[in-house]
Amino acid sequence: MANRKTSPASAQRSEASWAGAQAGRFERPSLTVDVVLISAAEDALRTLVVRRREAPEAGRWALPGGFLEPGEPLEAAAARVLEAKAGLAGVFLEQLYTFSEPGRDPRARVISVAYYALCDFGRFSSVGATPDTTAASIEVPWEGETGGPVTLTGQGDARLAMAFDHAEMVGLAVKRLRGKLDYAPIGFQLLPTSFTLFELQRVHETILGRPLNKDSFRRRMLASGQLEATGERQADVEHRPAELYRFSRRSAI
Amino acid sequence: MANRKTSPASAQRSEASWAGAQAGRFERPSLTVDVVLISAAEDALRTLVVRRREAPEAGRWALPGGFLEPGEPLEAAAARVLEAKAGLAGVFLEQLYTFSEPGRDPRARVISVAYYALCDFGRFSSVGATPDTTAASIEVPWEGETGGPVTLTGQGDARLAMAFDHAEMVGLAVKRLRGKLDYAPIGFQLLPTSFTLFELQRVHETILGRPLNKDSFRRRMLASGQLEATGERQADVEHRPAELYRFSRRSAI
DNA sequence: TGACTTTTATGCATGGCACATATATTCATG
DNA sequence: CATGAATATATGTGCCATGCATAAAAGTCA
Repeated sequence: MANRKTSPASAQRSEASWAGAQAGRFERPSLTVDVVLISAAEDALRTLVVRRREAPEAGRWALPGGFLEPGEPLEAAAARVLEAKAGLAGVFLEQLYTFSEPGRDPRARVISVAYYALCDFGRFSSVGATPDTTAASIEVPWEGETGGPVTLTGQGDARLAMAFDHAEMVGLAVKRLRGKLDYAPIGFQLLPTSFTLFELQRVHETILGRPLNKDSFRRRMLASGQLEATGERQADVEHRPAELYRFSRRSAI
Repeated sequence: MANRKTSPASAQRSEASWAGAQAGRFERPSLTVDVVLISAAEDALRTLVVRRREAPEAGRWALPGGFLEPGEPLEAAAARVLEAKAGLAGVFLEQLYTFSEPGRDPRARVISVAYYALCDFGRFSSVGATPDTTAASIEVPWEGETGGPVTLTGQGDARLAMAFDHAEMVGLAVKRLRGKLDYAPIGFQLLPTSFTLFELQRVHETILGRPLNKDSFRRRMLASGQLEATGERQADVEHRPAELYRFSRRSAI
Protein backbone atom coordinates (compact mmCIF):
# COMPACT_ATOMS: atom_id res chain seq x y z
CA MET A 1 0.00 0.00 0.00
CA ALA A 2 2.78 2.36 0.84
CA ASN A 3 4.62 1.75 -2.38
CA ARG A 4 1.57 1.97 -4.55
CA LYS A 5 1.45 4.70 -7.07
CA THR A 6 -0.43 7.39 -5.20
CA SER A 7 -1.64 10.79 -6.19
CA PRO A 8 -0.05 13.87 -4.70
CA ALA A 9 -1.33 16.02 -1.91
CA SER A 10 -2.81 18.60 -4.18
CA ALA A 11 -3.50 16.81 -7.43
CA GLN A 12 -5.66 13.88 -6.59
CA ARG A 13 -6.93 12.26 -9.76
CA SER A 14 -5.29 14.99 -11.79
CA GLU A 15 -3.74 14.43 -15.20
CA ALA A 16 -0.44 15.24 -13.54
CA SER A 17 0.12 12.00 -11.70
CA TRP A 18 2.38 11.68 -8.71
CA ALA A 19 4.66 9.17 -10.38
CA GLY A 20 4.87 11.30 -13.47
CA ALA A 21 5.82 14.37 -11.53
CA GLN A 22 8.36 12.47 -9.50
CA ALA A 23 9.94 11.10 -12.66
CA GLY A 24 10.39 14.59 -13.99
CA ARG A 25 7.84 14.32 -16.74
CA PHE A 26 6.73 17.75 -15.68
CA GLU A 27 9.07 20.69 -15.52
CA ARG A 28 10.03 21.33 -11.96
CA PRO A 29 10.91 25.00 -11.70
CA SER A 30 13.65 26.39 -9.53
CA LEU A 31 12.48 28.06 -6.36
CA THR A 32 14.14 31.16 -4.97
CA VAL A 33 13.42 33.69 -2.29
CA ASP A 34 13.90 37.44 -2.64
CA VAL A 35 13.89 39.75 0.34
CA VAL A 36 12.69 43.34 0.38
CA LEU A 37 14.54 44.73 3.39
CA ILE A 38 12.85 47.99 4.28
CA SER A 39 13.81 50.72 6.67
CA ALA A 40 12.56 54.26 7.14
CA ALA A 41 14.88 57.21 6.67
CA GLU A 42 13.68 60.72 7.40
CA ASP A 43 12.56 61.47 3.90
CA ALA A 44 11.71 58.13 2.34
CA LEU A 45 11.68 54.39 2.76
CA ARG A 46 14.92 52.65 1.91
CA THR A 47 15.58 49.17 0.68
CA LEU A 48 18.72 47.17 0.15
CA VAL A 49 19.64 46.37 -3.45
CA VAL A 50 22.61 44.56 -4.95
CA ARG A 51 24.20 45.33 -8.30
CA ARG A 52 24.28 42.38 -10.68
CA ARG A 53 27.66 41.64 -12.17
CA GLU A 54 26.66 38.93 -14.59
CA ALA A 55 24.18 38.38 -17.36
CA PRO A 56 21.31 38.57 -17.65
CA GLU A 57 20.47 42.05 -16.50
CA ALA A 58 24.11 42.72 -15.70
CA GLY A 59 24.56 46.16 -14.21
CA ARG A 60 21.01 46.32 -13.02
CA TRP A 61 20.04 46.22 -9.38
CA ALA A 62 18.37 43.28 -7.72
CA LEU A 63 16.98 42.38 -4.33
CA PRO A 64 19.04 40.05 -2.17
CA GLY A 65 17.90 36.52 -2.86
CA GLY A 66 18.91 32.91 -3.10
CA PHE A 67 17.89 29.37 -3.83
CA LEU A 68 15.77 27.32 -1.53
CA GLU A 69 17.85 24.56 0.01
CA PRO A 70 16.70 20.98 0.56
CA GLY A 71 14.38 20.58 3.49
CA GLU A 72 14.44 24.27 4.22
CA PRO A 73 11.25 26.20 4.94
CA LEU A 74 10.83 29.27 2.79
CA GLU A 75 10.95 31.66 5.72
CA ALA A 76 14.19 30.08 6.88
CA ALA A 77 15.64 30.61 3.43
CA ALA A 78 14.65 34.26 3.54
CA ALA A 79 16.27 34.62 6.97
CA ARG A 80 19.40 32.91 5.72
CA VAL A 81 19.64 35.25 2.72
CA LEU A 82 19.17 38.24 4.99
CA GLU A 83 21.91 37.02 7.28
CA ALA A 84 24.27 36.31 4.41
CA LYS A 85 23.79 39.49 2.43
CA ALA A 86 23.09 42.00 5.14
CA GLY A 87 24.33 40.38 8.33
CA LEU A 88 20.93 40.85 9.89
CA ALA A 89 19.31 38.32 12.20
CA GLY A 90 16.17 38.38 14.25
CA VAL A 91 14.36 41.04 12.28
CA PHE A 92 10.69 41.08 11.39
CA LEU A 93 10.15 38.87 8.34
CA GLU A 94 6.94 38.00 6.57
CA GLN A 95 5.92 36.41 3.31
CA LEU A 96 4.83 38.86 0.64
CA TYR A 97 3.86 37.16 -2.61
CA THR A 98 4.96 34.46 -5.01
CA PHE A 99 6.02 35.61 -8.45
CA SER A 100 5.66 33.05 -11.18
CA GLU A 101 5.34 34.74 -14.55
CA PRO A 102 7.03 32.41 -17.06
CA GLY A 103 9.15 35.15 -18.61
CA ARG A 104 10.38 36.79 -15.43
CA ASP A 105 13.78 35.14 -15.75
CA PRO A 106 14.90 34.87 -19.40
CA ARG A 107 16.94 31.71 -18.87
CA ALA A 108 14.59 29.26 -17.24
CA ARG A 109 11.49 28.91 -15.18
CA VAL A 110 12.31 30.47 -11.84
CA ILE A 111 9.58 31.00 -9.33
CA SER A 112 10.38 33.37 -6.53
CA VAL A 113 8.72 33.74 -3.18
CA ALA A 114 9.20 37.33 -2.06
CA TYR A 115 9.52 38.24 1.61
CA TYR A 116 9.70 41.62 3.23
CA ALA A 117 11.78 42.44 6.27
CA LEU A 118 11.76 45.46 8.55
CA CYS A 119 14.49 46.91 10.72
CA ASP A 120 15.31 50.21 12.34
CA PHE A 121 17.38 52.68 10.42
CA GLY A 122 20.35 52.34 12.72
CA ARG A 123 20.80 48.68 11.96
CA PHE A 124 19.95 49.25 8.33
CA SER A 125 22.66 51.87 7.95
CA SER A 126 25.29 49.56 9.37
CA VAL A 127 24.83 46.70 6.93
CA GLY A 128 27.90 45.77 4.93
CA ALA A 129 28.58 48.56 2.49
CA THR A 130 29.94 46.66 -0.46
CA PRO A 131 30.51 48.69 -3.63
CA ASP A 132 27.78 46.56 -5.16
CA THR A 133 25.33 47.27 -2.37
CA THR A 134 23.17 50.35 -2.01
CA ALA A 135 20.42 51.54 0.26
CA ALA A 136 18.01 52.74 -2.39
CA SER A 137 15.31 55.31 -1.75
CA ILE A 138 11.84 54.16 -2.63
CA GLU A 139 9.80 56.67 -4.61
CA VAL A 140 6.18 55.66 -4.77
CA PRO A 141 4.39 57.02 -7.84
CA TRP A 142 0.94 56.00 -6.66
CA GLU A 143 -1.18 56.77 -3.63
CA GLY A 144 -2.96 54.73 -1.06
CA GLU A 145 -3.78 51.13 -1.84
CA THR A 146 -3.37 51.34 -5.58
CA GLY A 147 -0.12 49.47 -5.98
CA GLY A 148 2.31 48.93 -8.82
CA PRO A 149 6.05 49.07 -9.33
CA VAL A 150 8.08 51.84 -7.74
CA THR A 151 11.13 53.86 -8.68
CA LEU A 152 14.35 53.31 -6.77
CA THR A 153 16.99 55.99 -6.55
CA GLY A 154 20.55 55.78 -5.30
CA GLN A 155 23.05 58.47 -4.37
CA GLY A 156 22.31 61.81 -5.92
CA ASP A 157 18.81 60.90 -6.99
CA ALA A 158 20.17 58.64 -9.71
CA ARG A 159 17.44 56.32 -10.83
CA LEU A 160 18.42 52.68 -10.42
CA ALA A 161 17.55 50.28 -13.19
CA MET A 162 15.98 47.29 -11.50
CA ALA A 163 16.44 43.72 -12.64
CA PHE A 164 13.60 41.31 -13.40
CA ASP A 165 10.34 42.11 -11.62
CA HIS A 166 12.04 43.34 -8.49
CA ALA A 167 10.57 46.85 -8.74
CA GLU A 168 7.16 45.25 -8.54
CA MET A 169 8.22 43.34 -5.46
CA VAL A 170 9.24 46.54 -3.71
CA GLY A 171 6.01 48.20 -4.77
CA LEU A 172 3.98 45.34 -3.39
CA ALA A 173 5.92 45.51 -0.13
CA VAL A 174 5.09 49.20 0.26
CA LYS A 175 1.47 48.51 -0.53
CA ARG A 176 1.39 45.77 2.08
CA LEU A 177 2.98 48.05 4.65
CA ARG A 178 0.42 50.76 3.99
CA GLY A 179 -2.40 48.31 4.34
CA LYS A 180 -1.17 46.75 7.56
CA LEU A 181 0.06 49.91 9.22
CA ASP A 182 -3.05 50.76 11.15
CA TYR A 183 -3.94 47.36 12.46
CA ALA A 184 -0.62 45.61 12.89
CA PRO A 185 2.37 46.70 14.95
CA ILE A 186 4.78 47.26 12.07
CA GLY A 187 5.72 50.87 12.72
CA PHE A 188 7.65 49.74 15.79
CA GLN A 189 9.68 47.33 13.73
CA LEU A 190 11.22 50.29 11.93
CA LEU A 191 12.36 51.98 15.14
CA PRO A 192 14.84 51.08 17.88
CA THR A 193 13.48 49.68 21.13
CA SER A 194 12.90 53.11 22.58
CA PHE A 195 11.58 56.03 20.59
CA THR A 196 9.54 59.20 20.84
CA LEU A 197 6.01 59.63 19.64
CA PHE A 198 7.13 62.07 16.99
CA GLU A 199 9.65 59.63 15.61
CA LEU A 200 6.90 57.04 15.37
CA GLN A 201 4.73 59.56 13.58
CA ARG A 202 7.45 60.33 11.06
CA VAL A 203 7.76 56.62 10.34
CA HIS A 204 4.05 56.38 9.71
CA GLU A 205 4.14 59.44 7.50
CA THR A 206 7.03 58.03 5.52
CA ILE A 207 5.18 54.79 4.93
CA LEU A 208 1.90 56.40 4.00
CA GLY A 209 3.48 59.16 1.97
CA ARG A 210 1.28 61.86 3.49
CA PRO A 211 1.38 64.07 6.59
CA LEU A 212 -0.56 63.07 9.67
CA ASN A 213 -2.18 65.18 12.32
CA LYS A 214 0.07 65.34 15.33
CA ASP A 215 -2.56 65.41 18.05
CA SER A 216 -4.77 62.67 16.76
CA PHE A 217 -1.77 60.49 16.04
CA ARG A 218 -0.68 60.98 19.65
CA ARG A 219 -4.06 60.09 21.02
CA ARG A 220 -4.54 57.14 18.75
CA MET A 221 -1.19 55.64 19.70
CA LEU A 222 -1.57 56.23 23.41
CA ALA A 223 -5.12 54.90 23.35
CA SER A 224 -4.13 51.81 21.42
CA GLY A 225 -2.39 50.36 24.45
CA GLN A 226 0.58 49.33 22.34
CA LEU A 227 2.88 51.88 23.95
CA GLU A 228 4.58 51.86 27.28
CA ALA A 229 6.44 54.81 28.74
CA THR A 230 10.02 54.06 29.67
CA GLY A 231 10.23 56.99 32.10
CA GLU A 232 13.30 58.23 30.31
CA ARG A 233 13.64 61.20 28.04
CA GLN A 234 15.47 62.28 24.97
CA ALA A 235 19.03 63.49 25.47
CA ASP A 236 21.24 65.81 23.46
CA VAL A 237 18.43 67.69 21.84
CA GLU A 238 18.32 71.44 21.68
CA HIS A 239 14.79 71.79 22.85
CA ARG A 240 12.47 70.24 25.38
CA PRO A 241 13.24 66.51 25.37
CA ALA A 242 10.38 64.21 24.52
CA GLU A 243 9.38 61.18 26.54
CA LEU A 244 10.69 57.84 25.34
CA TYR A 245 8.30 54.96 24.76
CA ARG A 246 8.70 51.31 23.99
CA PHE A 247 6.46 48.86 22.20
CA SER A 248 4.24 46.89 24.58
CA ARG A 249 3.73 43.43 23.19
CA ARG A 250 0.98 42.47 25.61
CA SER A 251 -1.54 44.60 23.78
CA ALA A 252 -3.07 41.63 21.97
CA ILE A 253 -6.40 41.74 23.74
CA MET B 1 28.92 35.79 -22.65
CA ALA B 2 25.49 34.34 -23.11
CA ASN B 3 26.62 30.80 -22.56
CA ARG B 4 28.85 31.61 -19.64
CA LYS B 5 27.91 30.14 -16.34
CA THR B 6 25.79 32.89 -14.86
CA SER B 7 24.20 33.28 -11.47
CA PRO B 8 20.44 33.09 -11.18
CA ALA B 9 18.01 35.93 -10.90
CA SER B 10 17.76 35.72 -7.20
CA ALA B 11 20.95 34.11 -6.02
CA GLN B 12 23.75 36.21 -7.39
CA ARG B 13 27.04 35.05 -5.92
CA SER B 14 25.20 32.61 -3.70
CA GLU B 15 26.58 29.27 -2.72
CA ALA B 16 23.79 27.79 -4.77
CA SER B 17 25.16 28.43 -8.24
CA TRP B 18 23.01 28.60 -11.29
CA ALA B 19 24.70 25.71 -13.00
CA GLY B 20 24.44 23.64 -9.86
CA ALA B 21 20.77 24.31 -9.50
CA GLN B 22 20.16 23.59 -13.15
CA ALA B 23 22.02 20.30 -12.90
CA GLY B 24 19.78 19.24 -10.07
CA ARG B 25 22.41 19.35 -7.39
CA PHE B 26 19.79 21.00 -5.29
CA GLU B 27 16.47 19.42 -4.59
CA ARG B 28 13.84 20.98 -6.77
CA PRO B 29 10.54 20.61 -4.99
CA SER B 30 7.28 19.91 -6.72
CA LEU B 31 4.99 22.89 -7.01
CA THR B 32 1.26 22.62 -6.66
CA VAL B 33 -1.66 24.98 -6.32
CA ASP B 34 -4.57 24.51 -3.94
CA VAL B 35 -7.76 26.51 -4.26
CA VAL B 36 -10.03 27.58 -1.42
CA LEU B 37 -13.31 28.14 -3.22
CA ILE B 38 -15.51 30.12 -0.88
CA SER B 39 -19.16 31.02 -1.04
CA ALA B 40 -21.57 32.41 1.53
CA ALA B 41 -24.61 30.45 2.61
CA GLU B 42 -27.14 31.96 4.97
CA ASP B 43 -25.59 30.61 8.11
CA ALA B 44 -21.90 30.14 7.33
CA LEU B 45 -19.23 30.27 4.70
CA ARG B 46 -18.87 27.18 2.56
CA THR B 47 -15.89 25.75 0.77
CA LEU B 48 -15.46 22.93 -1.70
CA VAL B 49 -13.53 19.88 -0.47
CA VAL B 50 -12.72 16.58 -2.13
CA ARG B 51 -12.39 13.24 -0.39
CA ARG B 52 -9.04 11.56 -0.90
CA ARG B 53 -9.25 7.98 -2.08
CA GLU B 54 -5.57 7.08 -1.87
CA ALA B 55 -2.73 7.22 0.61
CA PRO B 56 -1.51 9.24 2.28
CA GLU B 57 -4.37 10.74 4.21
CA ALA B 58 -6.84 8.49 2.42
CA GLY B 59 -10.39 9.19 3.53
CA ARG B 60 -9.53 12.69 4.61
CA TRP B 61 -10.78 15.77 2.83
CA ALA B 62 -8.58 18.03 0.74
CA LEU B 63 -8.91 21.23 -1.20
CA PRO B 64 -9.01 20.96 -4.98
CA GLY B 65 -5.49 21.27 -6.29
CA GLY B 66 -3.03 20.23 -8.92
CA PHE B 67 0.47 20.40 -10.27
CA LEU B 68 1.87 23.44 -11.96
CA GLU B 69 2.36 22.73 -15.65
CA PRO B 70 5.35 23.83 -17.71
CA GLY B 71 5.27 27.48 -18.65
CA GLU B 72 2.05 28.03 -16.77
CA PRO B 73 1.60 31.00 -14.45
CA LEU B 74 0.43 30.04 -10.99
CA GLU B 75 -2.83 31.91 -11.28
CA ALA B 76 -3.57 30.12 -14.55
CA ALA B 77 -2.96 26.81 -12.80
CA ALA B 78 -5.39 27.77 -10.07
CA ALA B 79 -7.98 28.74 -12.67
CA ARG B 80 -7.42 25.47 -14.48
CA VAL B 81 -7.90 23.45 -11.32
CA LEU B 82 -11.07 25.37 -10.54
CA GLU B 83 -12.40 24.70 -14.01
CA ALA B 84 -11.50 21.01 -13.85
CA LYS B 85 -12.82 20.21 -10.38
CA ALA B 86 -15.73 22.59 -10.08
CA GLY B 87 -16.52 23.60 -13.64
CA LEU B 88 -16.17 27.24 -12.67
CA ALA B 89 -14.62 29.86 -14.91
CA GLY B 90 -14.29 33.59 -14.63
CA VAL B 91 -14.62 33.81 -10.89
CA PHE B 92 -12.64 36.05 -8.58
CA LEU B 93 -9.27 34.44 -7.89
CA GLU B 94 -6.38 35.76 -5.85
CA GLN B 95 -3.18 34.39 -4.41
CA LEU B 96 -3.32 33.61 -0.71
CA TYR B 97 -0.06 32.23 0.64
CA THR B 98 2.68 29.76 -0.17
CA PHE B 99 2.98 26.78 2.15
CA SER B 100 6.39 25.23 2.33
CA GLU B 101 6.84 23.36 5.62
CA PRO B 102 9.09 20.39 4.83
CA GLY B 103 6.81 17.86 6.51
CA ARG B 104 3.52 19.00 5.05
CA ASP B 105 3.48 16.12 2.57
CA PRO B 106 4.92 12.94 4.05
CA ARG B 107 6.23 11.60 0.74
CA ALA B 108 8.35 14.36 -0.68
CA ARG B 109 8.97 18.04 -0.67
CA VAL B 110 5.84 19.59 -2.07
CA ILE B 111 5.40 23.33 -1.97
CA SER B 112 1.91 24.58 -2.53
CA VAL B 113 0.74 28.02 -3.52
CA ALA B 114 -2.75 28.50 -2.13
CA TYR B 115 -5.32 30.63 -3.92
CA TYR B 116 -8.77 31.63 -2.83
CA ALA B 117 -11.72 32.01 -5.13
CA LEU B 118 -15.12 33.58 -4.56
CA CYS B 119 -18.44 32.94 -6.24
CA ASP B 120 -22.09 33.47 -5.50
CA PHE B 121 -23.97 30.73 -3.75
CA GLY B 122 -26.08 29.94 -6.78
CA ARG B 123 -23.11 28.96 -8.87
CA PHE B 124 -21.46 27.30 -5.90
CA SER B 125 -24.47 25.08 -5.28
CA SER B 126 -24.52 23.90 -8.85
CA VAL B 127 -20.97 22.55 -9.00
CA GLY B 128 -20.66 18.90 -9.87
CA ALA B 129 -21.89 16.89 -6.96
CA THR B 130 -19.60 13.88 -7.04
CA PRO B 131 -19.90 11.48 -4.09
CA ASP B 132 -16.37 12.55 -3.20
CA THR B 133 -17.18 16.25 -3.28
CA THR B 134 -18.79 18.25 -0.50
CA ALA B 135 -19.60 21.86 0.21
CA ALA B 136 -18.25 22.06 3.73
CA SER B 137 -19.36 24.63 6.27
CA ILE B 138 -16.56 26.68 7.73
CA GLU B 139 -16.66 27.08 11.48
CA VAL B 140 -14.27 29.72 12.66
CA PRO B 141 -13.10 29.17 16.25
CA TRP B 142 -11.36 32.53 16.52
CA GLU B 143 -12.47 36.13 16.20
CA GLY B 144 -11.35 39.08 14.18
CA GLU B 145 -7.86 39.09 12.76
CA THR B 146 -6.44 36.37 14.93
CA GLY B 147 -6.21 33.57 12.44
CA GLY B 148 -5.49 29.87 12.65
CA PRO B 149 -6.99 26.68 11.28
CA VAL B 150 -10.73 26.22 11.12
CA THR B 151 -13.16 23.35 11.54
CA LEU B 152 -15.02 22.08 8.49
CA THR B 153 -18.32 20.29 8.80
CA GLY B 154 -20.30 18.36 6.22
CA GLN B 155 -23.88 17.14 6.17
CA GLY B 156 -25.40 16.81 9.60
CA ASP B 157 -22.67 18.78 11.36
CA ALA B 158 -20.22 15.93 10.90
CA ARG B 159 -16.73 17.22 11.38
CA LEU B 160 -14.56 16.60 8.35
CA ALA B 161 -11.00 15.40 8.90
CA MET B 162 -8.83 17.59 6.71
CA ALA B 163 -5.75 16.37 4.92
CA PHE B 164 -2.32 18.00 5.18
CA ASP B 165 -2.37 21.66 6.17
CA HIS B 166 -5.53 22.41 4.26
CA ALA B 167 -7.48 23.48 7.34
CA GLU B 168 -4.88 26.19 7.83
CA MET B 169 -5.33 27.28 4.24
CA VAL B 170 -9.05 27.72 4.74
CA GLY B 171 -8.44 29.58 7.97
CA LEU B 172 -6.03 31.93 6.28
CA ALA B 173 -8.54 32.53 3.49
CA VAL B 174 -11.19 33.54 6.00
CA LYS B 175 -8.75 35.80 7.77
CA ARG B 176 -7.82 37.43 4.48
CA LEU B 177 -11.47 37.94 3.62
CA ARG B 178 -12.14 39.57 6.96
CA GLY B 179 -9.20 41.88 6.54
CA LYS B 180 -10.05 42.93 3.01
CA LEU B 181 -13.79 43.18 3.42
CA ASP B 182 -14.01 46.85 4.30
CA TYR B 183 -11.63 48.22 1.74
CA ALA B 184 -11.93 45.88 -1.22
CA PRO B 185 -15.02 44.92 -3.20
CA ILE B 186 -15.14 41.28 -2.26
CA GLY B 187 -18.62 41.11 -0.78
CA PHE B 188 -20.05 41.54 -4.26
CA GLN B 189 -18.11 38.56 -5.52
CA LEU B 190 -20.19 36.35 -3.27
CA LEU B 191 -23.50 37.59 -4.67
CA PRO B 192 -25.16 37.41 -8.08
CA THR B 193 -25.01 40.46 -10.30
CA SER B 194 -28.08 42.01 -8.74
CA PHE B 195 -28.83 41.88 -5.04
CA THR B 196 -30.49 43.76 -2.21
CA LEU B 197 -28.70 45.71 0.47
CA PHE B 198 -29.83 43.28 3.12
CA GLU B 199 -28.42 40.33 1.21
CA LEU B 200 -25.13 42.17 1.01
CA GLN B 201 -25.27 42.81 4.73
CA ARG B 202 -25.85 39.13 5.47
CA VAL B 203 -22.82 38.27 3.38
CA HIS B 204 -20.71 40.70 5.38
CA GLU B 205 -22.07 39.33 8.63
CA THR B 206 -21.32 35.79 7.56
CA ILE B 207 -17.75 36.70 6.72
CA LEU B 208 -17.13 38.69 9.88
CA GLY B 209 -19.02 36.29 12.12
CA ARG B 210 -20.82 39.07 13.94
CA PRO B 211 -24.00 41.10 13.44
CA LEU B 212 -23.84 44.54 11.86
CA ASN B 213 -25.99 47.58 12.38
CA LYS B 214 -28.49 47.78 9.57
CA ASP B 215 -28.69 51.54 9.18
CA SER B 216 -25.01 52.29 9.25
CA PHE B 217 -24.30 49.43 6.88
CA ARG B 218 -26.85 50.87 4.47
CA ARG B 219 -25.40 54.33 4.67
CA ARG B 220 -21.83 53.15 4.41
CA MET B 221 -22.54 51.12 1.31
CA LEU B 222 -24.58 53.80 -0.42
CA ALA B 223 -21.98 56.44 0.43
CA SER B 224 -19.12 54.29 -0.82
CA GLY B 225 -20.16 54.82 -4.42
CA GLN B 226 -19.68 51.16 -5.19
CA LEU B 227 -23.39 50.52 -5.63
CA GLU B 228 -25.68 51.33 -8.48
CA ALA B 229 -29.45 51.00 -8.37
CA THR B 230 -30.85 48.78 -11.08
CA GLY B 231 -34.32 50.33 -10.85
CA GLU B 232 -35.80 46.91 -10.39
CA ARG B 233 -37.15 45.35 -7.25
CA GLN B 234 -37.42 42.05 -5.54
CA ALA B 235 -40.17 39.74 -6.73
CA ASP B 236 -42.07 36.95 -5.02
CA VAL B 237 -41.55 38.20 -1.52
CA GLU B 238 -44.36 38.51 0.95
CA HIS B 239 -43.51 41.98 2.11
CA ARG B 240 -42.37 45.26 0.62
CA PRO B 241 -39.87 44.35 -2.08
CA ALA B 242 -36.39 45.78 -1.68
CA GLU B 243 -34.59 47.68 -4.37
CA LEU B 244 -32.03 45.72 -6.35
CA TYR B 245 -28.50 47.03 -6.72
CA ARG B 246 -25.51 46.05 -8.75
CA PHE B 247 -21.82 46.53 -8.17
CA SER B 248 -20.47 49.65 -9.82
CA ARG B 249 -16.95 49.01 -10.97
CA ARG B 250 -16.14 52.63 -11.74
CA SER B 251 -15.83 53.51 -8.08
CA ALA B 252 -12.03 53.41 -8.17
CA ILE B 253 -11.51 57.11 -7.62
C1' DT C 1 -60.13 47.08 4.26
C1' DG C 2 -56.97 46.25 7.84
C1' DA C 3 -53.17 43.57 9.95
C1' DC C 4 -48.50 42.41 9.14
C1' DT C 5 -43.82 42.49 7.51
C1' DT C 6 -39.92 44.51 5.63
C1' DT C 7 -37.87 48.39 3.33
C1' DT C 8 -36.75 53.13 3.29
C1' DA C 9 -36.31 57.76 5.23
C1' DT C 10 -35.49 60.99 9.02
C1' DG C 11 -34.04 62.85 13.45
C1' DC C 12 -30.93 62.84 17.27
C1' DA C 13 -27.22 61.71 20.64
C1' DT C 14 -22.61 59.99 21.06
C1' DG C 15 -17.79 59.41 20.14
C1' DG C 16 -13.71 59.78 17.44
C1' DC C 17 -10.96 62.69 14.69
C1' DA C 18 -8.98 66.93 12.43
C1' DC C 19 -7.86 71.49 13.22
C1' DA C 20 -6.75 75.45 15.92
C1' DT C 21 -5.14 77.62 20.01
C1' DA C 22 -2.92 78.06 24.32
C1' DT C 23 0.33 76.68 27.97
C1' DA C 24 4.43 74.27 29.73
C1' DT C 25 9.13 72.72 29.49
C1' DT C 26 13.79 72.58 28.21
C1' DC C 27 17.96 74.37 26.09
C1' DA C 28 20.77 77.80 23.52
C1' DT C 29 22.06 82.42 23.06
C1' DG C 30 23.10 87.20 24.00
C1' DC D 1 19.54 86.46 33.78
C1' DA D 2 16.18 87.47 30.30
C1' DT D 3 14.82 86.13 25.86
C1' DG D 4 13.84 83.24 22.04
C1' DA D 5 13.32 78.82 19.76
C1' DA D 6 11.54 74.48 19.40
C1' DT D 7 8.89 71.00 21.01
C1' DA D 8 5.70 68.66 24.27
C1' DT D 9 1.28 68.76 26.39
C1' DA D 10 -3.48 70.32 27.30
C1' DT D 11 -7.93 72.30 25.92
C1' DG D 12 -11.70 73.67 22.96
C1' DT D 13 -14.52 73.33 18.66
C1' DG D 14 -16.63 71.71 14.56
C1' DC D 15 -17.32 67.77 11.46
C1' DC D 16 -18.47 63.19 10.34
C1' DA D 17 -19.43 58.30 11.02
C1' DT D 18 -21.99 55.34 13.81
C1' DG D 19 -25.75 53.59 16.81
C1' DC D 20 -30.41 54.03 18.27
C1' DA D 21 -35.19 55.37 17.85
C1' DT D 22 -39.20 56.68 15.21
C1' DA D 23 -42.08 57.13 11.31
C1' DA D 24 -43.66 56.55 6.64
C1' DA D 25 -43.96 53.54 2.41
C1' DA D 26 -44.98 49.41 -0.20
C1' DG D 27 -46.13 45.20 -0.78
C1' DT D 28 -48.77 40.41 0.81
C1' DC D 29 -52.38 38.04 2.99
C1' DA D 30 -56.66 37.11 5.50
